[in-house]
Amino acid sequence: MDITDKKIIGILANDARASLTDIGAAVDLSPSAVNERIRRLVTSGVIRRFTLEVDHRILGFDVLAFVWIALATDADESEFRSFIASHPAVAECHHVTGAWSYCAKVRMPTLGDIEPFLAELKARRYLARSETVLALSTATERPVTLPPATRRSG
Amino acid sequence: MDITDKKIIGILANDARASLTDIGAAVDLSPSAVNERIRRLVTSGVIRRFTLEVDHRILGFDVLAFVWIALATDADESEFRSFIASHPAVAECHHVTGAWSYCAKVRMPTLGDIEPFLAELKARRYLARSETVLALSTATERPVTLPPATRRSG
DNA sequence: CTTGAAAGATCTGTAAA
DNA sequence: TTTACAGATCTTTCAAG
Repeated sequence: MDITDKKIIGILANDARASLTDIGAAVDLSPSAVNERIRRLVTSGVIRRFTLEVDHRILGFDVLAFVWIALATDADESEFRSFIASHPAVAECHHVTGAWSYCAKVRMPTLGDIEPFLAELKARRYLARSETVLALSTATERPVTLPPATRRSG
Repeated sequence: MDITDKKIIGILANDARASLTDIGAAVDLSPSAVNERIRRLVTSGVIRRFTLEVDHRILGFDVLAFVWIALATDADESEFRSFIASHPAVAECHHVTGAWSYCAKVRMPTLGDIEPFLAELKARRYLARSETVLALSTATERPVTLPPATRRSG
Protein backbone atom coordinates (compact mmCIF):
# COMPACT_ATOMS: atom_id res chain seq x y z
CA MET A 1 0.00 0.00 0.00
CA ASP A 2 2.14 2.84 -1.29
CA ILE A 3 1.40 6.23 -2.79
CA THR A 4 0.75 4.72 -6.20
CA ASP A 5 -1.93 2.46 -4.73
CA LYS A 6 -3.58 5.46 -3.11
CA LYS A 7 -3.47 7.38 -6.38
CA ILE A 8 -5.11 4.45 -8.12
CA ILE A 9 -7.82 4.33 -5.46
CA GLY A 10 -8.36 8.04 -5.90
CA ILE A 11 -8.72 7.68 -9.66
CA LEU A 12 -11.11 4.73 -9.34
CA ALA A 13 -13.14 6.55 -6.68
CA ASN A 14 -13.72 9.27 -9.26
CA ASP A 15 -14.35 6.86 -12.11
CA ALA A 16 -14.50 3.17 -11.32
CA ARG A 17 -14.51 2.37 -15.05
CA ALA A 18 -11.31 4.21 -15.94
CA SER A 19 -9.24 2.03 -18.29
CA LEU A 20 -6.00 0.41 -17.13
CA THR A 21 -4.26 2.37 -19.89
CA ASP A 22 -5.46 5.73 -18.62
CA ILE A 23 -4.74 4.89 -14.99
CA GLY A 24 -1.29 3.68 -16.00
CA ALA A 25 -0.59 6.94 -17.79
CA ALA A 26 -1.62 8.87 -14.66
CA VAL A 27 0.66 6.92 -12.31
CA ASP A 28 3.51 6.10 -14.75
CA LEU A 29 2.91 2.37 -14.85
CA SER A 30 2.06 -0.19 -17.49
CA PRO A 31 -1.56 -1.36 -17.81
CA SER A 32 -0.63 -4.82 -16.51
CA ALA A 33 1.10 -3.34 -13.50
CA VAL A 34 -2.00 -1.31 -12.75
CA ASN A 35 -4.14 -4.40 -13.24
CA GLU A 36 -1.97 -6.34 -10.80
CA ARG A 37 -2.22 -3.59 -8.19
CA ILE A 38 -6.00 -3.35 -8.50
CA ARG A 39 -6.26 -7.11 -8.16
CA ARG A 40 -4.21 -6.94 -4.97
CA LEU A 41 -6.28 -4.04 -3.62
CA VAL A 42 -9.41 -6.12 -4.15
CA THR A 43 -8.08 -9.38 -2.68
CA SER A 44 -6.57 -7.57 0.31
CA GLY A 45 -9.95 -6.03 1.01
CA VAL A 46 -9.01 -2.37 0.56
CA ILE A 47 -11.44 -2.17 -2.36
CA ARG A 48 -14.67 -3.83 -1.24
CA ARG A 49 -16.61 -3.35 -4.44
CA PHE A 50 -16.98 -1.23 -7.53
CA THR A 51 -20.24 0.60 -7.09
CA LEU A 52 -22.41 3.59 -7.97
CA GLU A 53 -23.15 7.03 -6.61
CA VAL A 54 -26.78 7.77 -7.42
CA ASP A 55 -29.28 10.60 -7.06
CA HIS A 56 -31.76 9.15 -4.58
CA ARG A 57 -34.22 11.99 -5.16
CA ILE A 58 -34.65 10.97 -8.78
CA LEU A 59 -35.05 7.37 -7.65
CA GLY A 60 -38.00 8.44 -5.53
CA PHE A 61 -36.34 8.68 -2.13
CA ASP A 62 -37.10 12.26 -1.17
CA VAL A 63 -36.54 11.83 2.54
CA LEU A 64 -33.19 11.33 4.27
CA ALA A 65 -33.32 10.92 8.03
CA PHE A 66 -31.10 9.95 10.94
CA VAL A 67 -32.93 7.79 13.45
CA TRP A 68 -31.39 7.60 16.92
CA ILE A 69 -32.30 4.38 18.60
CA ALA A 70 -32.23 3.34 22.23
CA LEU A 71 -32.45 -0.44 22.28
CA ALA A 72 -34.98 -2.07 24.59
CA THR A 73 -33.22 -3.63 27.57
CA ASP A 74 -34.41 -7.09 26.60
CA ALA A 75 -33.75 -6.67 22.84
CA ASP A 76 -31.67 -9.31 21.06
CA GLU A 77 -28.95 -7.04 19.75
CA SER A 78 -27.53 -9.33 17.08
CA GLU A 79 -31.07 -9.98 15.83
CA PHE A 80 -31.61 -6.22 15.69
CA ARG A 81 -28.39 -5.78 13.75
CA SER A 82 -29.29 -8.33 11.11
CA PHE A 83 -32.81 -6.94 10.82
CA ILE A 84 -31.55 -3.41 10.33
CA ALA A 85 -28.80 -4.54 7.94
CA SER A 86 -31.33 -6.29 5.71
CA HIS A 87 -33.89 -3.47 5.77
CA PRO A 88 -33.90 -1.87 2.29
CA ALA A 89 -34.43 1.68 3.59
CA VAL A 90 -31.44 1.63 5.93
CA ALA A 91 -28.36 3.07 4.25
CA GLU A 92 -26.19 2.94 7.36
CA CYS A 93 -26.44 1.88 10.95
CA HIS A 94 -23.75 2.33 13.56
CA HIS A 95 -23.40 1.42 17.19
CA VAL A 96 -22.56 4.74 18.83
CA THR A 97 -21.33 6.35 22.01
CA GLY A 98 -23.52 8.72 24.00
CA ALA A 99 -27.15 8.69 25.04
CA TRP A 100 -28.33 6.44 22.19
CA SER A 101 -27.43 2.89 21.24
CA TYR A 102 -27.58 3.12 17.46
CA CYS A 103 -27.74 5.73 14.73
CA ALA A 104 -29.46 4.65 11.51
CA LYS A 105 -29.39 6.65 8.30
CA VAL A 106 -32.54 5.88 6.36
CA ARG A 107 -33.92 6.87 2.97
CA MET A 108 -37.69 6.91 2.42
CA PRO A 109 -39.97 7.93 -0.44
CA THR A 110 -42.03 10.18 1.85
CA LEU A 111 -42.18 11.42 5.44
CA GLY A 112 -45.12 9.16 5.99
CA ASP A 113 -42.92 6.09 5.54
CA ILE A 114 -40.93 6.82 8.70
CA GLU A 115 -43.69 6.03 11.17
CA PRO A 116 -44.31 2.47 9.93
CA PHE A 117 -40.56 1.89 10.07
CA LEU A 118 -40.45 2.96 13.73
CA ALA A 119 -43.61 0.97 14.40
CA GLU A 120 -41.96 -2.16 13.07
CA LEU A 121 -38.89 -1.62 15.26
CA LYS A 122 -41.24 -1.23 18.21
CA ALA A 123 -43.37 -4.24 17.27
CA ARG A 124 -40.25 -6.36 17.17
CA ARG A 125 -39.39 -5.16 20.69
CA TYR A 126 -36.09 -3.63 19.60
CA LEU A 127 -37.02 -0.07 20.41
CA ALA A 128 -37.13 1.61 23.81
CA ARG A 129 -37.02 5.19 22.53
CA SER A 130 -36.06 6.94 19.32
CA GLU A 131 -35.48 10.35 17.90
CA THR A 132 -35.69 11.21 14.21
CA VAL A 133 -33.65 14.00 12.69
CA LEU A 134 -34.46 14.99 9.12
CA ALA A 135 -31.85 16.10 6.61
CA LEU A 136 -33.07 19.29 4.93
CA SER A 137 -30.21 19.60 2.46
CA THR A 138 -26.83 18.04 1.87
CA ALA A 139 -23.61 20.08 1.79
CA THR A 140 -21.46 17.11 0.81
CA GLU A 141 -21.72 13.34 0.49
CA ARG A 142 -18.73 11.27 -0.65
CA PRO A 143 -18.30 7.51 -0.49
CA VAL A 144 -14.52 7.45 -0.16
CA THR A 145 -12.28 9.30 2.28
CA LEU A 146 -8.64 9.51 1.29
CA PRO A 147 -5.64 11.28 2.77
CA PRO A 148 -4.07 13.98 0.61
CA ALA A 149 -1.66 11.91 -1.50
CA THR A 150 1.54 13.24 0.04
CA ARG A 151 2.57 10.63 2.62
CA ARG A 152 3.33 6.95 2.95
CA SER A 153 1.53 4.62 5.27
CA GLY A 154 0.96 0.88 5.82
CA MET B 1 -37.01 5.04 -15.67
CA ASP B 2 -38.69 1.66 -15.68
CA ILE B 3 -38.06 -1.58 -13.83
CA THR B 4 -35.31 -2.59 -16.22
CA ASP B 5 -33.44 0.62 -15.44
CA LYS B 6 -33.76 -0.09 -11.73
CA LYS B 7 -32.48 -3.61 -12.23
CA ILE B 8 -29.50 -2.25 -14.13
CA ILE B 9 -28.79 0.20 -11.31
CA GLY B 10 -29.01 -2.65 -8.83
CA ILE B 11 -26.54 -4.72 -10.82
CA LEU B 12 -24.11 -1.83 -11.24
CA ALA B 13 -24.39 -0.94 -7.55
CA ASN B 14 -23.13 -4.44 -6.81
CA ASP B 15 -20.49 -4.38 -9.53
CA ALA B 16 -19.95 -1.16 -11.43
CA ARG B 17 -17.67 -2.99 -13.88
CA ALA B 18 -20.16 -5.65 -14.91
CA SER B 19 -20.00 -6.08 -18.69
CA LEU B 20 -22.83 -4.95 -20.94
CA THR B 21 -23.10 -8.57 -22.07
CA ASP B 22 -23.68 -9.89 -18.54
CA ILE B 23 -26.07 -7.09 -17.61
CA GLY B 24 -27.95 -7.71 -20.84
CA ALA B 25 -28.28 -11.40 -20.03
CA ALA B 26 -29.67 -10.51 -16.60
CA VAL B 27 -32.31 -8.13 -17.95
CA ASP B 28 -32.98 -9.83 -21.31
CA LEU B 29 -31.57 -7.06 -23.48
CA SER B 30 -28.78 -6.73 -26.02
CA PRO B 31 -25.49 -5.16 -24.89
CA SER B 32 -26.17 -2.08 -27.03
CA ALA B 33 -29.57 -1.58 -25.45
CA VAL B 34 -28.02 -1.82 -22.00
CA ASN B 35 -25.30 0.61 -23.07
CA GLU B 36 -27.91 3.09 -24.25
CA ARG B 37 -29.86 2.82 -20.99
CA ILE B 38 -26.74 3.36 -18.88
CA ARG B 39 -25.83 6.38 -20.99
CA ARG B 40 -29.29 7.81 -20.38
CA LEU B 41 -29.07 7.10 -16.65
CA VAL B 42 -25.79 9.01 -16.52
CA THR B 43 -26.88 12.00 -18.61
CA SER B 44 -30.19 12.26 -16.73
CA GLY B 45 -28.26 12.41 -13.46
CA VAL B 46 -29.63 9.24 -11.86
CA ILE B 47 -26.12 7.78 -11.91
CA ARG B 48 -23.77 10.47 -10.61
CA ARG B 49 -20.56 8.49 -10.92
CA PHE B 50 -19.03 5.06 -10.96
CA THR B 51 -17.09 4.76 -7.74
CA LEU B 52 -15.59 2.53 -5.07
CA GLU B 53 -16.57 1.09 -1.72
CA VAL B 54 -13.39 0.87 0.35
CA ASP B 55 -12.29 -0.36 3.76
CA HIS B 56 -11.36 2.86 5.52
CA ARG B 57 -9.75 1.00 8.43
CA ILE B 58 -7.15 -0.48 6.10
CA LEU B 59 -6.61 2.95 4.60
CA GLY B 60 -5.71 4.25 8.04
CA PHE B 61 -9.00 5.86 9.04
CA ASP B 62 -9.77 4.06 12.28
CA VAL B 63 -12.19 6.64 13.61
CA LEU B 64 -15.71 7.32 12.34
CA ALA B 65 -17.61 10.09 14.10
CA PHE B 66 -20.76 12.15 13.77
CA VAL B 67 -20.19 15.78 14.69
CA TRP B 68 -23.29 17.79 15.52
CA ILE B 69 -22.74 21.44 14.81
CA ALA B 70 -24.58 24.54 16.00
CA LEU B 71 -23.53 27.35 13.70
CA ALA B 72 -22.42 30.62 15.24
CA THR B 73 -25.12 33.26 14.79
CA ASP B 74 -22.80 35.43 12.70
CA ALA B 75 -21.35 32.54 10.65
CA ASP B 76 -21.39 32.79 6.85
CA GLU B 77 -23.38 29.66 6.15
CA SER B 78 -22.48 29.25 2.49
CA GLU B 79 -18.82 29.75 3.37
CA PHE B 80 -19.19 27.07 6.04
CA ARG B 81 -20.78 24.73 3.53
CA SER B 82 -17.99 25.07 0.99
CA PHE B 83 -15.35 24.73 3.70
CA ILE B 84 -16.92 21.55 5.03
CA ALA B 85 -17.52 20.17 1.53
CA SER B 86 -13.86 20.59 0.63
CA HIS B 87 -12.51 19.19 3.90
CA PRO B 88 -10.95 15.79 3.13
CA ALA B 89 -12.08 14.17 6.39
CA VAL B 90 -15.74 15.01 5.93
CA ALA B 91 -17.61 12.15 4.28
CA GLU B 92 -21.03 13.75 4.62
CA CYS B 93 -22.57 16.91 5.96
CA HIS B 94 -26.28 17.63 6.12
CA HIS B 95 -28.38 20.57 7.24
CA VAL B 96 -30.73 19.02 9.77
CA THR B 97 -33.86 19.63 11.79
CA GLY B 98 -33.76 19.73 15.57
CA ALA B 99 -31.43 21.28 18.12
CA TRP B 100 -28.38 21.32 15.83
CA SER B 101 -27.74 23.07 12.54
CA TYR B 102 -25.59 20.48 10.78
CA CYS B 103 -24.55 16.87 11.15
CA ALA B 104 -21.15 15.96 9.72
CA LYS B 105 -19.90 12.42 9.28
CA VAL B 106 -16.11 12.48 9.53
CA ARG B 107 -13.35 9.89 9.17
CA MET B 108 -10.07 10.41 11.00
CA PRO B 109 -6.88 8.37 11.45
CA THR B 110 -7.04 8.72 15.24
CA LEU B 111 -9.22 10.16 17.99
CA GLY B 112 -6.65 12.88 18.46
CA ASP B 113 -7.42 14.27 15.02
CA ILE B 114 -10.93 15.31 16.01
CA GLU B 115 -9.92 18.14 18.33
CA PRO B 116 -7.90 20.07 15.70
CA PHE B 117 -10.84 19.69 13.33
CA LEU B 118 -13.22 21.24 15.87
CA ALA B 119 -10.60 23.86 16.67
CA GLU B 120 -10.44 24.88 13.04
CA LEU B 121 -14.22 25.18 12.83
CA LYS B 122 -14.08 27.37 15.92
CA ALA B 123 -11.15 29.45 14.67
CA ARG B 124 -13.08 30.17 11.50
CA ARG B 125 -16.01 31.38 13.65
CA TYR B 126 -18.39 28.79 12.23
CA LEU B 127 -18.93 26.94 15.48
CA ALA B 128 -21.12 27.98 18.41
CA ARG B 129 -21.34 24.52 20.01
CA SER B 130 -20.75 20.94 18.93
CA GLU B 131 -21.23 17.41 20.09
CA THR B 132 -19.23 14.45 18.82
CA VAL B 133 -20.67 10.95 18.71
CA LEU B 134 -18.28 8.11 17.94
CA ALA B 135 -19.23 5.07 15.90
CA LEU B 136 -18.07 1.96 17.77
CA SER B 137 -19.06 -0.54 15.10
CA THR B 138 -21.06 -0.59 11.91
CA ALA B 139 -24.06 -2.87 11.42
CA THR B 140 -24.53 -1.86 7.77
CA GLU B 141 -23.26 0.73 5.31
CA ARG B 142 -24.49 0.79 1.71
CA PRO B 143 -24.03 3.51 -0.87
CA VAL B 144 -27.21 2.89 -2.83
CA THR B 145 -30.79 2.59 -1.61
CA LEU B 146 -33.20 0.93 -4.02
CA PRO B 147 -36.81 -0.17 -3.78
CA PRO B 148 -37.27 -3.94 -3.84
CA ALA B 149 -37.62 -4.96 -7.52
CA THR B 150 -40.95 -6.71 -7.59
CA ARG B 151 -41.74 -7.19 -11.26
CA ARG B 152 -40.11 -8.24 -14.50
CA SER B 153 -39.64 -5.79 -17.34
CA GLY B 154 -40.32 -8.23 -20.19
C1' DC C 1 -34.05 -2.74 -29.75
C1' DT C 2 -31.21 -5.92 -32.47
C1' DT C 3 -27.49 -7.41 -35.36
C1' DG C 4 -22.79 -7.65 -36.90
C1' DA C 5 -18.33 -5.84 -37.61
C1' DA C 6 -14.45 -2.80 -36.27
C1' DA C 7 -11.89 -0.72 -32.64
C1' DG C 8 -10.32 -0.84 -28.25
C1' DA C 9 -9.54 -2.80 -23.71
C1' DT C 10 -8.45 -6.60 -20.79
C1' DC C 11 -6.47 -11.03 -19.56
C1' DT C 12 -3.02 -14.75 -19.75
C1' DG C 13 1.40 -16.53 -20.13
C1' DT C 14 6.20 -15.86 -20.50
C1' DA C 15 10.38 -13.50 -19.82
C1' DA C 16 13.26 -10.25 -17.50
C1' DA C 17 14.80 -7.19 -13.73
C1' DT D 1 8.51 -10.50 -6.08
C1' DT D 2 7.29 -7.23 -9.31
C1' DT D 3 7.07 -5.39 -13.96
C1' DA D 4 7.03 -5.61 -19.22
C1' DC D 5 5.50 -7.42 -23.41
C1' DA D 6 2.79 -9.97 -26.97
C1' DG D 7 -1.00 -12.76 -28.48
C1' DA D 8 -5.68 -14.26 -27.61
C1' DT D 9 -10.08 -13.10 -25.80
C1' DC D 10 -13.60 -10.26 -24.44
C1' DT D 11 -16.02 -5.75 -24.42
C1' DT D 12 -17.58 -1.63 -26.24
C1' DT D 13 -18.98 1.22 -29.93
C1' DC D 14 -21.02 2.37 -34.28
C1' DA D 15 -23.81 1.83 -38.38
C1' DA D 16 -27.77 -0.11 -40.48
C1' DG D 17 -32.24 -2.21 -40.28
